[in-house]
Amino acid sequence: MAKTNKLVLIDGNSIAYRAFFALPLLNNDKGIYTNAVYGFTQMLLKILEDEKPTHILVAFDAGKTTFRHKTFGEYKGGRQKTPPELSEQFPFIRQLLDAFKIKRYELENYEADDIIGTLASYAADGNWDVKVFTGDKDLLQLVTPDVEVVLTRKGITEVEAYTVEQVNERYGITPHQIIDMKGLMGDPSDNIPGVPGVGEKTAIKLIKQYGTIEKVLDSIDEISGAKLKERLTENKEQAIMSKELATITKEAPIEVSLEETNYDGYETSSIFPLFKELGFNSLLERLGGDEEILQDEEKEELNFKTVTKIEADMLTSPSSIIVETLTEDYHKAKIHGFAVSNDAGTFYIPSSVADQSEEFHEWLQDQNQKKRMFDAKRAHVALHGQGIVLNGIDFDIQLASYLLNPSESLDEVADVARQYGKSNVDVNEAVYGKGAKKKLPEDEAVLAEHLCRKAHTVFQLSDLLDEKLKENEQSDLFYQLEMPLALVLAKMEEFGVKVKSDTLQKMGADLDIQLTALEKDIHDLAGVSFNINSPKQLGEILFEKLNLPPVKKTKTGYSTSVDVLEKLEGKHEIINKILIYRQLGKLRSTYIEGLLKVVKEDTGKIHTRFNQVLAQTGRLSSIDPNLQNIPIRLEAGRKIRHAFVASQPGWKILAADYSQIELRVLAHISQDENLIEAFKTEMDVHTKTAMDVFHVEESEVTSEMRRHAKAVNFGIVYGISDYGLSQSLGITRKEAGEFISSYLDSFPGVQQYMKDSVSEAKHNGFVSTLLHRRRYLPEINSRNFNLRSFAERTAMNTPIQGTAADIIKKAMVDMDQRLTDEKLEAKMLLTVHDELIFEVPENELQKLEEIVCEVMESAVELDVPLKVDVNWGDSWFEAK
DNA sequence: CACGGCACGC
DNA sequence: GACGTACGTGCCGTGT
Repeated sequence: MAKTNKLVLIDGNSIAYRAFFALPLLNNDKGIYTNAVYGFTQMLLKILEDEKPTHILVAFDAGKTTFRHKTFGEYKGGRQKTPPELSEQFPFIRQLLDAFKIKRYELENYEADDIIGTLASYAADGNWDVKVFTGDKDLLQLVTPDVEVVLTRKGITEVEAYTVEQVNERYGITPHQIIDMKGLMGDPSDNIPGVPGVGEKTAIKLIKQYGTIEKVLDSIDEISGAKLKERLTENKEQAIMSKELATITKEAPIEVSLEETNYDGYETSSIFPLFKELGFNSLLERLGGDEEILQDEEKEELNFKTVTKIEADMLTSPSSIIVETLTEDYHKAKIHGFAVSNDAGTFYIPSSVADQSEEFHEWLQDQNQKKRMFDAKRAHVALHGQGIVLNGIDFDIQLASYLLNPSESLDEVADVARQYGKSNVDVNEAVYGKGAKKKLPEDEAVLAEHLCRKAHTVFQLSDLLDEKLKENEQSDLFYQLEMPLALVLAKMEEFGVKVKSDTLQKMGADLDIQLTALEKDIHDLAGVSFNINSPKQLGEILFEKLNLPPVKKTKTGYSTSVDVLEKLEGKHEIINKILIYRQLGKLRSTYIEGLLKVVKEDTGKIHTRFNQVLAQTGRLSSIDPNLQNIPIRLEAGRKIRHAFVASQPGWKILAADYSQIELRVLAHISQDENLIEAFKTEMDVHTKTAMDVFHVEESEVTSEMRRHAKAVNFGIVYGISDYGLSQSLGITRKEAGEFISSYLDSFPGVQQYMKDSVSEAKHNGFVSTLLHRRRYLPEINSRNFNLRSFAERTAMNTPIQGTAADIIKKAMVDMDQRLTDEKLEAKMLLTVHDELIFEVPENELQKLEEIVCEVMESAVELDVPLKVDVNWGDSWFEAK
């Protein structure tokens, strides 16, 4: 029988606490902390959406003392004071609930638990479904067939619902026995004493056996263990009292009836103003806040002119220039219009006008006409597609903004504008729509204004951001490195890389055959046909049909990842075949089919896009296709590289990669003598690490020791945790932790660097690289262990990875210059983090090899040498 | 169309 | 003592 009423009871204090600690200390534009309110709101919206309650109430604790203090004066004693950053948010949470028209209630002398317990008991007449939301496990005692308790798990909106069965499954006892368990084990957070020496395990064992505390105490004689017996005897009364303290009352004298919790939903009109005040723009949008509300401030009037004929005085220097493209992939993007802004005014130049104007094209190509832009690389490539070379790029506010703070989103002009307090430009989505419905506005005047607003904003922000770069001592990084690099990347993207489609197709056909055979074998072994690519179906086959032991679970079911399957190898023939199927399937879908899809038909080339403003460490990323994850580790995958060749007959592919660049950087910035020595004497760094970590001579280093040492080095470079290291080596977390401390003992300079880097982050709020790249780490002071630890590892790792990124970027800019200076025909094609790939005519091979080594090795001067390995051949495969 | 699971590189 | 643990991109399957 479906029940008529659905009652949701929320433990307000608990959820607020939870939200506060789960989120970084956000504040709105007026400096009011809002993270708890924000998290609370998210939770509330989710509950309303998921549960659709007919009745709802949020209970709060009232005052400092409760009836429990009469029983035990020190109840909740020693508890840390609520941080003021949280306290000040409670009034907003109350306002929020009022805006949502949700009943809230608190009662002198009682805790939120008691209000919830009492109301839940009111609703026990069989007509009610009750759900209690809290972060406090104590409330599990309220679970009955009618009452579910939903505990927050991690983050804000991830929760776990407990029914009677689930309580039993988790603790092995019934919900009302929770209080007996608590009575025995106590609760340090509430200062409930319990019985000293009895923890969760013992408590559960005893309660399972005897049922209640009282029965346990009656049967002390038969309990085994002299010490336990003694403790129980001595603390009888304390145990009974603890149980009393832990018991939630169902008879609090509340003055609220079930009827009063009736809920008819909310009206956005009362919620939007509050969201606006708090700065909850994403939530506003989620609730369908319309544009007027989203853009609360009237955009200031902008004077601009739509140009029908280009006049000389419109194109002065400096100017900002918008080259508008709508398609994400700018290689094939159409240009829908231009806008220019400068001291003379702001002008919309329709494509039709621009196309006809020789003068405009000349201006675009004029090196001396300084241009301020947003994402100049996109414009450069798009114009290149029209046969126009864009010159004179002077300032890119997207790049500048990335250097000032790489963690901000920077997809469009409006993002940067918002960050620097300008709200005079619309987001693209508001003008063009999104997804399948994305299109130019019907009215060209709308487009004109949008582009002009962008142009105007870019022009204004350039000066401001230039100033900020100076303050941060990032002007060199910007003007000498990232700006020129953008142009180098544009040229690489435009030039593209030749890929032999027929080679890929042949490999694809081979894979098809192997995959078909594997699929048949797997289905035969399973005894049933199913989709091997579906983790869900595969999980059911392996762990239910074939009864293999499930090693790990994911949120949605059994995990079937490689490490799980590897543990099952040998238990069933099917496993190995699945592993091979996965490996080959990945090759086929991502690398064969994926690459074939993006080969340009007429030229046989692929044109990736490098994202220069995304990675938090300063690295580049690559999309469409991603050329930075082409297989190399396993032979079958490495063969893909056969398809990457030079674009002209007789030319070669040359690859130059930095050897151990991150560890060399670490040696330099940490000034660890041991590590510096290792590189100065050209030792194998992993072997050296193994010698020091395991305290053995070079000749005694086994391959296993070297493998472990290599993983530790890997961990240092990538900032992984003891957990991460344990996963990659298949050892326990404790062992991994020991490796790490042993490593740090052997390299005291590194240890000191790690400490310094964290305190630098705490002190400045950011860490930086050799060339002054920054990464802010606001969570370094978080009280949330997780967030803080992550920030600490990031503080140690980012200067290493980021400096390595600085170096290779510098090498690219220098290399581009050298190729021009030396009048070489060779082309730089790609970069893969620590590697540069070129195509080169045979007669330039020797010269290029020389130059590449020289340029890369001297990109910056470190206290250890930089070493570069160069290889070449007919394809990327041979250049190894 | 968004999300989760998985896998590739550095 | 929990928490959920390098950064990216892209594929597939699943559920809305």
